[in-house]
Amino acid sequence: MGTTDNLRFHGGADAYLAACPSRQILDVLANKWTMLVMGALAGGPLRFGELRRRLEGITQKMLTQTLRTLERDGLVTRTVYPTIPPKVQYAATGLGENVTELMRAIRVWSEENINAVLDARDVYDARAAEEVQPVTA
Amino acid sequence: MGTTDNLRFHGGADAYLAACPSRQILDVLANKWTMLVMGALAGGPLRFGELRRRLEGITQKMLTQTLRTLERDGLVTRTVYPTIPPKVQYAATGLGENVTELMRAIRVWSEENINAVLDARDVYDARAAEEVQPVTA
DNA sequence: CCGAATCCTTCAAGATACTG
DNA sequence: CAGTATCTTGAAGGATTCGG
Repeated sequence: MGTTDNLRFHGGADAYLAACPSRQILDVLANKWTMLVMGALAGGPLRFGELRRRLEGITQKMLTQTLRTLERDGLVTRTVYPTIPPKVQYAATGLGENVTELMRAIRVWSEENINAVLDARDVYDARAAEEVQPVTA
Repeated sequence: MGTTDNLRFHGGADAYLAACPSRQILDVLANKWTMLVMGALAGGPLRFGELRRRLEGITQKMLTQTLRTLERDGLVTRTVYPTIPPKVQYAATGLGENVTELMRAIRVWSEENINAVLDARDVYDARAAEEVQPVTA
């Protein structure tokens, strides 16, 4: 501690500061695909193809890119079995499991409150349409 | 209930399905600026300029766009005081306050675990540099 | 002056095809 | 099966201009 190694924050990280590294991981975590990938891995290790099938709509490119980022940041491990055909397994690390729980809460909230959100949109859109052609004003 | 109004899910929402509307809000919530905006509003209503100063690095355009989306989805209210100069206040709704707590947990995790993530990156990057020019292999 | 709309540039997401 | 490469599209970011 107190050495001159890389920029590290010891208790003073603040994601509201643009230069604080914590904003970088926040940007990694606050991402649709990250949330879904980590949520899928919460049930245990999965192969690339299994992940791709579970995350409906994701492309190979985005899945590869997301997994690489998560691996680099220490949230996921990547294990290659040099068989033919190749088998690559992804698993959450201890660090990853912690934050996965927090992300699961947001996903569940989305699923439980989607109707309230859709209702709010209807109200907003109806109000916006009104303003274009006022009924009485 | 049980009517033929718009597509609504009654207990069966699943963000892993591309067509499920819950993925749409997940995409709104799983966003760096959304997390920071909602977190800032957790302390009470704020004006546009106050938000802009707190969220270091955000542009007026992105802040406006983020706030519009959150307003439309019922997470934030927008109140205009037609004074000169204009005063526009934003506040979290009840719906928004619920999910703000969940997002705060992720922001705090980012701030508390940033060093572990930075360390993981160093290891990953060093390993990647090795593979380009193997020392012994 | 504050909030927002309108360009324009840059970069990442998405889609497709190909390789080990 | 897992991953890379290429191309197209769209959103993020930045600067400027507009309106109350």
